[in-house]
Amino acid sequence: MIITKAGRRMFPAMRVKITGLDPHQQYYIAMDIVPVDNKRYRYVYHSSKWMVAGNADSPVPPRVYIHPDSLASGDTWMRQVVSFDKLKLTNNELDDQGHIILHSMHKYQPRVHVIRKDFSSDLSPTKPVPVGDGVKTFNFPETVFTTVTAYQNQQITRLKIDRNPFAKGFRDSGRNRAKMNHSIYMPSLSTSTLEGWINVDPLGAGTGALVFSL
Amino acid sequence: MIITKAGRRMFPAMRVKITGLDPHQQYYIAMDIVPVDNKRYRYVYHSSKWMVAGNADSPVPPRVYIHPDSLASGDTWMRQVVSFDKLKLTNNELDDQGHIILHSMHKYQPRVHVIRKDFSSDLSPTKPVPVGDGVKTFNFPETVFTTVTAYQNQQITRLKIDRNPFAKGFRDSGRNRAKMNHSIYMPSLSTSTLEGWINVDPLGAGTGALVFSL
DNA sequence: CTCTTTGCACCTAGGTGCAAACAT
DNA sequence: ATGTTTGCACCTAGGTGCAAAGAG
Repeated sequence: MIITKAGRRMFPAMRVKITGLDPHQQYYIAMDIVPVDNKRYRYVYHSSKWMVAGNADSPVPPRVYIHPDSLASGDTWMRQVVSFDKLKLTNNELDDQGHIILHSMHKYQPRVHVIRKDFSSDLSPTKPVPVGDGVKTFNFPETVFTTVTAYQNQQITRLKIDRNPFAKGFRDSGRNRAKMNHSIYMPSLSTSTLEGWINVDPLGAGTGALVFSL
Repeated sequence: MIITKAGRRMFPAMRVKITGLDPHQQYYIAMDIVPVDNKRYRYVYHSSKWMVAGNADSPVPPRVYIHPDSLASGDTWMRQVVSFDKLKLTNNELDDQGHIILHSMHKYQPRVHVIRKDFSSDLSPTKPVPVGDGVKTFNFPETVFTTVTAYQNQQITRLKIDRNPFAKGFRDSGRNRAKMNHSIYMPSLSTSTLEGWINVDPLGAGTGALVFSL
């Protein structure tokens, strides 16, 4: 995933469907992103693989993205697909925009938290999510990704350009029709992408589901 | 103020500064728009005046714009200028976008409501704002305006084009430099504008203030 | 050398008044 | 004759990857 100083969105965005909530209870939904391991990576082009390249950089201030629809009732959350498309990633450790701070060239796991209102006294964008009875945390291992400041392989670039509406100008039908003669389109590209991730629902064909009860 | 079927913003937007709240109490801030009288108007061009042209059209479904920052603490509300720039007006009585429904060629008064959370059980975008101890309502008579589907005089058009960033394309330095030779700029235009209104703060020079305690 | 930053062309998304067409 | 709707050129605002420059 691209990270910049100013902050860059994730693409595709994490989207979840939630069931099992108490319709009349109030909840926060939040997301944070934790390191997968204690390593730093580099991309080896000739083998098309991410290789360990030393230990992780020193930890960065923890940040939590509180979904902008918070606070809302279980009923409200369950009626919609909850999308985290406005969340932004930055590599600026001094960020004051409330973005999630990550190191480049590291592996990360996004997490979704469902937080019952009466347990949320400590909830803050700049503090770790509290743990306890009123908080449920969900990992989707298929959403692990590697951070970069520039794409390391053409398959990922291809995927982003083909799927992200904001990158339409780079599609083959666009301005680069002639210049793009060296890149090969790989329609079957799936979860085995070298750079990391596939979202819960990259193609809109289905969504991850959180099923639980508090 | 222009109203359309799809919904059109007010410009300038209503902006208020609020003081006197309990910092730790939770409040909704809301806006609605009520008829000034029971009349329908027409604009008489040769006398540059709005004239009564019969009785008002039959009432429309009441709508309330709940400020998107709701629910928030008194502390949060008092730290910012509360802007209603995302509110939209429509003349579509069957509107399902949650916009405020008004009749064209009528006079209206915007109202701002401060609603204590523990009194807000009945608060809804499609129901009248409740009245009682936990609700304070404020009128700014200088914000009365007349609704139209097309501007009736050039002074108002001028004001909108000069002040609204989205209308920059119609400014004299824009494409109409040559065509605009018949319109005269009136810099001293103020609350006596023929079409209605001047906002609390059309020029950014100061803001209306709500001072009270609940 | 590897990685990051910067300015930018190219998009999406949506807020303007205008002029012509439409409705009554 | 009067008021409304529609399509549109022209904006604001901001999300893309790219290529060149910068940093170590």
